[in-house]
Amino acid sequence: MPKAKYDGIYHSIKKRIEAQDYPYQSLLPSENTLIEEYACSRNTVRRALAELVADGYVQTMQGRGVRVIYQPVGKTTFTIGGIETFQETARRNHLRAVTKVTKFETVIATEQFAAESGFSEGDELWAVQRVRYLDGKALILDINYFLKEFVPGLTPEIAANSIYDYIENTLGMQIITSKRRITVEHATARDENLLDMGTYGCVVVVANQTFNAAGLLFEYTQSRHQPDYFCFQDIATRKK
Amino acid sequence: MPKAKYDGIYHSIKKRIEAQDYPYQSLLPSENTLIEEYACSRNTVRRALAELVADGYVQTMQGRGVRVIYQPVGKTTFTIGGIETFQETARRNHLRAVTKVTKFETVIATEQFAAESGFSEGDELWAVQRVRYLDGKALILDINYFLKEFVPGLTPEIAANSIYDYIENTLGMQIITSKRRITVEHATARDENLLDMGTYGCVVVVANQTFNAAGLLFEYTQSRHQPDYFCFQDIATRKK
DNA sequence: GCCGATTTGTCCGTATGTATC
DNA sequence: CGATACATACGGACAAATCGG
Repeated sequence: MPKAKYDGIYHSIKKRIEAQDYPYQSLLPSENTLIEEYACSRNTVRRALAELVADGYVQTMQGRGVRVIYQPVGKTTFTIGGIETFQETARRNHLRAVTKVTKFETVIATEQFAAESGFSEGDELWAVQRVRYLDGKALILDINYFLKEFVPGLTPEIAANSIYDYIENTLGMQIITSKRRITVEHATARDENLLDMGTYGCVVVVANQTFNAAGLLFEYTQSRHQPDYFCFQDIATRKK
Repeated sequence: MPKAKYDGIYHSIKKRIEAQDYPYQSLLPSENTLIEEYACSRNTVRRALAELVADGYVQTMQGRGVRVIYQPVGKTTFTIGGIETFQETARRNHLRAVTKVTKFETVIATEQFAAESGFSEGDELWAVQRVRYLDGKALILDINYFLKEFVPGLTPEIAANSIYDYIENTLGMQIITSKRRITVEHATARDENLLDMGTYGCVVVVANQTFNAAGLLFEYTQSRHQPDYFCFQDIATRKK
């Protein structure tokens, strides 16, 4: 993994913020100080700082400095969302993750589905349906559609592990951008059948379009979440 | 409004993408071409492109070019919960927006509330409860807490219009960063009383911490949405 | 209120590396 | 292999905001 200089600086500062070495509400050392500390140019420091701003870790103030606005998250916080894979989420929360493949077939995109998903009519797709278990509870129903042309050789066995692992490591394709839409729907009979619905009659639906490194749409996914364990976090920064 | 050069270039390219002058899946002119076109330096073009990447409009590919991945949204799309304010959403969808203030008081942050909201124990806060109506339906229950010290002179009358208008235009305070968390909860008796709950027994809760230009937390808000009209959109880009 | 020092914001030019075709 | 295109990094210049004296 070749690491860019700015990326190292970014991670270094990030760590120090998380360790509360630079505590909440304090000011970071000035850019000039950081330049000396990391022996680099101003642009390089500024690039690292820009990433921290995007992460919601700090906020820059012209003429004043850079303020830390990161607060450590409570340990009860459970995040599903981000481009994180299901596996990564499970590991981070120290939970046992199991995936069961409940459907695996090939379909052709209809006009209607093309409009919903962003694929073109007639595209050949893998349709994979999987149930995700965390600590024995069926919490997420994933319905993935992959462009067959881009994901050759997919099997139910691969789907039972990590499709993303296969795509990134075996096929060597890189995932770059992902557009998401979050809504709430009534639970369908299928949801009730496959998920441990608990006391809710609805599911949180995260619809996802994924683009590969060539900028081509190759995946459309609906993740239907049991509401109890759904939490999505986000940072918004205002543009001037 | 003083406009930076990169910002002008950003908007110019964005417009051309939205007009499908640069259509979906096409490549933008190369950086060198854009440098000539806009008579600027490489850094300036790249800064504009970086913003378009962050917006999910384009995706850069080393050695190949910059691909447009923006697709025009269907006009049926209805978003509450994005960056837009309630008023803006209403206007865009040609709906009548009404706000009713149901509570307006001063409270002191308890230890427990401080932990939840990020304020400090003992902080003096305005507590404002408002119901948002769209086309006559009560869809959102907003519960705002403002640091009194930072938002002096707040009145129920101002709350009935736009508090943000007051903060930004009258007080001249700028809002910079906002941290959001989206979860789903069972509807409480209060929700049932104040909102037109429709067929759902739950609400989508958007919890929000807002920081001003000095990097200080001055607002904590819970927006409780009736699920029918809730939609949240988002772009995620993966880091290398 | 002014001035100077400090700090971040914008912009430029250049050089080199790396991926694609 | 060379040409093209984006990625990283450096150094310098000036603008704009803030703060203290």
